[in-house]
Amino acid sequence: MKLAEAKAQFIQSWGSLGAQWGINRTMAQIHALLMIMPDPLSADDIMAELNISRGNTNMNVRELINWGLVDRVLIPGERKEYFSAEKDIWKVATEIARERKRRELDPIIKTLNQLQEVEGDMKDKHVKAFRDSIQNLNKFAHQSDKAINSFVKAEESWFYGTLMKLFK
Amino acid sequence: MKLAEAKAQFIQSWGSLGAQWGINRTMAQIHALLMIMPDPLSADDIMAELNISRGNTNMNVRELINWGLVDRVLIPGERKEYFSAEKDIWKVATEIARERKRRELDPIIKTLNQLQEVEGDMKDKHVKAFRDSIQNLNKFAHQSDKAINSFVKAEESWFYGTLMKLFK
DNA sequence: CTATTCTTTCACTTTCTTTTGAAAGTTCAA
DNA sequence: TTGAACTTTCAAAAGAAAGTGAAAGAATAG
Repeated sequence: MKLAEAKAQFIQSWGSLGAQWGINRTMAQIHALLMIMPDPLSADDIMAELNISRGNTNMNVRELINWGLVDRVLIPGERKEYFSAEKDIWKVATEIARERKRRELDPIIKTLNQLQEVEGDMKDKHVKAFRDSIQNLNKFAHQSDKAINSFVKAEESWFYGTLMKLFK
Repeated sequence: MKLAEAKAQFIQSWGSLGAQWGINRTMAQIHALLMIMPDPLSADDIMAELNISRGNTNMNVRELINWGLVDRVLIPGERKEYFSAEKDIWKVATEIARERKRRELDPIIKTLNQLQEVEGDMKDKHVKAFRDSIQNLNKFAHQSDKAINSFVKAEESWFYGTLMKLFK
């Protein structure tokens, strides 16, 4: 397989993977592109490679920066901004975990806590079923929270970081 | 908070959580509804509770059954089909993990394996960057695969199952 | 200061997903 | 075999999400 072909296939696969994860396709594609390029790219490079508009490029690059997956790079003597992606996939995974936890798990925990305060007689089986479900979910959510925190911290701390390297 | 209100809020939260996960909102809502109901519901019950059409109900219930998250329940002497959801959230989590692995991770591993065979001179930095990225991703994908398998198996095997209960 | 180069915004368009509901299909008791 | 009760399908409509590109906004070199 030729490089150009392989690149195209990788970008398209990564794109559809992103789509299944509620991440928009273009955003995932830009990320894929930046991951496999040895040097940073400008907005124009990205537009040209992926055949997308300037506005779209800008929006999605900005979003990737918010996620902490892409960095702005300034090349001395150049007016343009360039962009590069984190290439260590473990870092990518922890960034994503951190971000999704913040956006999804934290709010659901908040909601579940509120919902535990539902009024009603525990002898009513509807009330009982509801409370039981919420309580289980809440317990599970807290476990997940802990698990994700350990995973995210593993990268950051020297000790776990070193330990992790054994697995990579 | 009254039960009806709490129920409505839970269903709507679970629905938007699902949406962020690339699962369609109605499907997540039906799942939420069935989780908190003490007894199985019929298609008509679901339609009435969520204000959705018959077709929509049918499609999404079927999909939930495919995922293994909902079961058809036959009530003796009744013509209608009833539906109930798995209420043990750990089982739900492992079912989802299993299903997503099958749909997402397995194909990406297949693709990555193919892409490793890209031709080209390793002295070309584009080729080198590409191969390095793919190799890292592949390593990561295999690690994830193992991790998910252990998680999924934990529920199934008696030994891990018992161990897991300590955490619940 | 101002011309140039680059970035951001946003109203509009296009594309993709979901939902609807009527019609067709199935099942089964009588 | 009939018809009542229930389920499934599917084409069309509605709705949501993503993408475009021109115009406005910044930043900087000269």
